[in-house]
Amino acid sequence: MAEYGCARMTVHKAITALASAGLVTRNKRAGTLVAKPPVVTAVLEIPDIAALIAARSEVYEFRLLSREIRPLRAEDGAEAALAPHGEVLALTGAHLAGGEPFGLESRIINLATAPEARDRDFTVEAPGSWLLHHAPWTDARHRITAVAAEATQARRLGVARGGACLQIERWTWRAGAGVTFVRQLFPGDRYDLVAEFSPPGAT
Amino acid sequence: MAEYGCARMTVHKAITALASAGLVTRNKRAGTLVAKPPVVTAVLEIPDIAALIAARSEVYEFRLLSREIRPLRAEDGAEAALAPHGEVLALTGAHLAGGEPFGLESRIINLATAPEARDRDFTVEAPGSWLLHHAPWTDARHRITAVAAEATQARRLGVARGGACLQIERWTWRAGAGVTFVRQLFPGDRYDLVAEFSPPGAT
DNA sequence: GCGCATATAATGTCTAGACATTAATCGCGA
DNA sequence: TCGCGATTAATGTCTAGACATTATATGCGC
Repeated sequence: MAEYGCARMTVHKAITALASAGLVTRNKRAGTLVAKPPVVTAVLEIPDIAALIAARSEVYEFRLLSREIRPLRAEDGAEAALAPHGEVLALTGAHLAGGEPFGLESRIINLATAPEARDRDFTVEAPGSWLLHHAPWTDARHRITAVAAEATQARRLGVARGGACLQIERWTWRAGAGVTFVRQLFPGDRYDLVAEFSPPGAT
Repeated sequence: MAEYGCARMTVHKAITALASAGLVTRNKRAGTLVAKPPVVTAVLEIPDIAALIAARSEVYEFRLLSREIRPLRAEDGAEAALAPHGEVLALTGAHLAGGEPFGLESRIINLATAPEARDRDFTVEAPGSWLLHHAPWTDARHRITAVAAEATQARRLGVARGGACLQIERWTWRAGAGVTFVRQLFPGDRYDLVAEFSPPGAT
């Protein structure tokens, strides 16, 4: 306040912005210190696939490959983080751009959290878009890895078996209850993720 | 203010938080509206590789593969975003975890922005860690893709040729001037990125 | 009807003061 | 020296008012 001749509120807002960017850490009584390890963070935008393809001025299409209502199995592994038990809607489908395969997805929807999904027809509408508008989430976790396409996947995507694909796994929760788990697979040459980072105050 | 009986500043702060989370858009005169496409964003942490490996309680090691000072070539393509011209330090190296290859990196350091890098010995110290502490950046851009390992890369990483790898490209700038461009390659089964998202106010 | 100056309604930002919260520190007694 | 309560120094949050900024809306003259 003395150095810049401004009010405490103004200094507070500025420092709060620095803290939210991870540049400083604030501790009561101890004061505000420059953060030790400047962890590199970036804001990642995971786009809606339909919107992404529309932006490339190509025709988007979703094709449902399988649909099943079943209890959540313990051996579902990663999917089990969704809910301890209960019925789920398991879907697999393909995203097409201009008639060509663009990506595959395998999804589990928790029917306890999103019961309306049970009677929904996902043969042409992508479940991701529907969920986005009808079962909003409050928390999400993403895992991004590179995997080799398995035989079936490779055939459906029109790539060589073992071809490098970007795999995005996403778990979403609403108020602590699992909503959906999705595993998406994109051929490496057809999709990439871009993340930007600029600290606050940068113009 | 009328609805919650509080001051304008308080409402402003709350709405600012919503806006920064992308839930609403603010327009002067037009007012604040619920954001149309709830773009899925997540905060991605790009860890320091040495710290990441240390966290797995394995021994980290960096091995320099090549070092060259040369003018930035126009045909550098993606790298050219760094600076229009001028000398760069081009490095390639390998990250090892417990003696085993963990990842490869190919890096360009802009000597106009980070001149101290010229005389620095990177044979054992990873340039990424050094830059993090000596040439801080203010803006960064990341691109995440899945690629197939080329013959040389596959040999150095100890994976099959054509094996799926996660490729991270990062451009960093300080006050508009390019600092470094790095392309990192990790075998898909040895590395993944995790991104979390919780909107403000979630406890 | 069109173009332009003006009004207006929203956001953006700051001030000065008040009170709340919390964790480190100090001081005192055992 | 140890333990514990009181103090204090920092952050956290809110208020009520002021002025700045800017895109839209309005009204007027041609």
